Amino acid sequence: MCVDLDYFYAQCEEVRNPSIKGKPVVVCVYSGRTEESGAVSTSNYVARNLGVKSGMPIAFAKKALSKYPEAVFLPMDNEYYDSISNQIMNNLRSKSSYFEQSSIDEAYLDITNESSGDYSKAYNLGKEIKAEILENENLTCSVGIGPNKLVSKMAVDSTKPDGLILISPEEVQVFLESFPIGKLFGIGPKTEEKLRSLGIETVGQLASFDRQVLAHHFGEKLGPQLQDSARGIDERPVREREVEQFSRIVTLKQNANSFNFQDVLRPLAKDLSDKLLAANLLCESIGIIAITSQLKTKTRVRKTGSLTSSESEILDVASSLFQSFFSDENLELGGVTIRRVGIRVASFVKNITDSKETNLRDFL
DNA sequence: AATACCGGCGAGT
DNA sequence: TCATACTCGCCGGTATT
Repeated sequence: MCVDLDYFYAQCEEVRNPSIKGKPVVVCVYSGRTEESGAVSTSNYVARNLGVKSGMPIAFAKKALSKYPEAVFLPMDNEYYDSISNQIMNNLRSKSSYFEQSSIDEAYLDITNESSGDYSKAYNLGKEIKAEILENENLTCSVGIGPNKLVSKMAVDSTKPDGLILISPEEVQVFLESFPIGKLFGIGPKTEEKLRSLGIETVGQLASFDRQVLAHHFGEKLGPQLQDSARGIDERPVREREVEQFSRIVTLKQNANSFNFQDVLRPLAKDLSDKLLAANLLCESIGIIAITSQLKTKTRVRKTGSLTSSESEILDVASSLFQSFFSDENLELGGVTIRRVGIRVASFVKNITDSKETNLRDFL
């Protein structure tokens, strides 16, 4: 079962302030560059039907809604969305023995045991979950049920918003085959173009295409995996996975070919350090992210050799990486202008140094 | 020749 | 012109063993 909270951030805002229901609601990430610069995070269906889509520049959304003075533009309130998400996810987690939260507003439940493999029982459980989320949080969601994650995800996407749909194993082929190729989960604009150039336009055509040719064009892993998806085959287990990395990134006030490392990077390093401490983790890999004025992403990483969660160490490594990044880029003729910069930490190890290991040390 | 690491890219919310 | 902030996964190249 895939549970997907409908137009999540915008719906949270409707719950907080019901008077905006029925108006176009646009939740924005303001970059701080100018008054209005930034991107649309999400919007409610009223706004979507007027052409406002996730990822579009805020200025475009304003233009699209210029005839609707009642339109509401709101900044993201992550803490608020997190708290609602956590409430719901903790409840969902208790519903099945195997649970996986795949994003702030989406989760998979392997309810094979709970339903004894009976799809009609699964369907009823879906109904209950929808009713419960509505009751507890006053939020609508959509539920897709199928034999695996891929099918449940395709199912839920097809029924949004406020939907409930069941695709039984016998129905999978017919359900999937007529989708245009770009609608298959995992196929974005680039892959869609490549597939179309091979004459593949529907999921059904991908399902019966020459597997070797796909492997040749997309790689030995990705090619077969794309075809498996098209065939409704997906063996990925429903399991909560450990977070493997996290990052913080900001937009610079203006594009530049350098910036003040201390001022810009320290808050990022602090956030990452706080998060590592809160999760009781140490990282042994620190990296930087630079997004150029042409919106190309460039990265550098350093395996530090030591385990750390310290703000100053993260800051030092990141600064040093940016230093060499800019000198690298200068060698390659002219250098680059940078729009956004960030820091990433990865390669985590659980920190046993403070609580448990004190005992161990005492013991030794 | 296998494995590790790096940087880029693609996809998703 | 207008273009956020994340996370995860794969690919291909190069370095290491």
